[in-house]
Amino acid sequence: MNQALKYNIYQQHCPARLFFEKVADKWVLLIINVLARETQHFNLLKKSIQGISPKVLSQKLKMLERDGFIERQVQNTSPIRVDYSLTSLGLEVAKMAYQLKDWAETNIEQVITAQQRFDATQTEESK
Amino acid sequence: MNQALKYNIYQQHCPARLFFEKVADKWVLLIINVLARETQHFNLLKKSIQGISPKVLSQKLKMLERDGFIERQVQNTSPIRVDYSLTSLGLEVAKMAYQLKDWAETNIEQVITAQQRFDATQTEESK
DNA sequence: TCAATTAGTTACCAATTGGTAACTAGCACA
DNA sequence: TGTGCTAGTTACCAATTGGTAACTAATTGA
Repeated sequence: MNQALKYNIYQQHCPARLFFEKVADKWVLLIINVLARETQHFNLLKKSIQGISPKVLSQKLKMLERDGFIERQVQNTSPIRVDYSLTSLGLEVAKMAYQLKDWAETNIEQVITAQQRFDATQTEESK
Repeated sequence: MNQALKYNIYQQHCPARLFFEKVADKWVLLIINVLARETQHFNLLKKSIQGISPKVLSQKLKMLERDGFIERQVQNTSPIRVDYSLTSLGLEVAKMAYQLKDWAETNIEQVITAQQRFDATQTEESK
C-alpha cells in the first residue's frame, strides 16, 4: 500500500496535514534548530531565541514532547534544571528545519531585492 | 564575509527571521507544493488545497509574488485566466517544502503513536 | 438580455495566537 | 529569614489570522 495514497496533506482533515500545520510554525522551527546544535534547558532556550516569551516556549515544548520530537529530562540538581533534547524523530525534522534556516540566512537578500522590484512596479502602475 | 554572521534567524528583527516567519506557514507551504507539480490558475489552486478560502489564497499569492517566489501571468483568454508558477527562487523553497510534505505523509503514524504514548502517561500520573 | 465563468475583493465577525507581568514552588546559600 | 535561581503557570488583554458570504468586473455564449 502506497503511503502517498493513505495520507495527503492537501486533504483538509488528514492527520499529515495537521502535523504540517503544527511544524510550519516559526517558533517550532526555531526551537528545533537550537536543539539540533545541543541539548538546552529552559532558560537557555529562552535566551537563544530572541523574543520568545516563557508562555509560548512552554507551550511549544509541551507540544513537541507530546509529538515525540523532543525529550524532557529533569536533572536532579539544585536549583532544578530541565534538559530538552531532540529524539531521533526530532532529528529528522531538524534536518529540514536547518535547511530552511540556512536558506533564509543565505538568500534573504534576493528576497529583499525581489520585494523592492515588486514595490517599484506597483507605485509606477498607480501613477 | 561570512553570511552566517550577517544574518541570524535567532535575532528578533533580522530580515532572515522575517522570511522564516513568512514561509513557516501552512498555506504558503501547501501552495508552493502544488505549484511545484505544475503551473496552476487561481481556481485550480483553490480546489487543490482543500479548505483554503479565496481571501487567504489571494493574500498568500500576492505575498509570494512580491517575495519573488512565484510569477503571475495573465492569460489573454476568455474568460480571463491567471497562471501562477514558481520562479527559480521559488523552486529552491519548493524542494524543502516537498521534503516536509513527504516526511509528514510518511511519518505521521509515528507521531500519532508518540502522542498516544504521551497521553497515556499523563492520565496515569493524574491518578 | 441573462446566466456562467474567471479572478478576485470587501465587510464583518470569530478564533487563534501571542505578549506582559505577576505569581508559584522547590531548593540553597548568606 | 530573606534573596536568588530554576522552571514554569496564570490572568488578562491586544493583535493577527482566517472564515463566510456577498459583491465586482470583464467576457462569452444561449
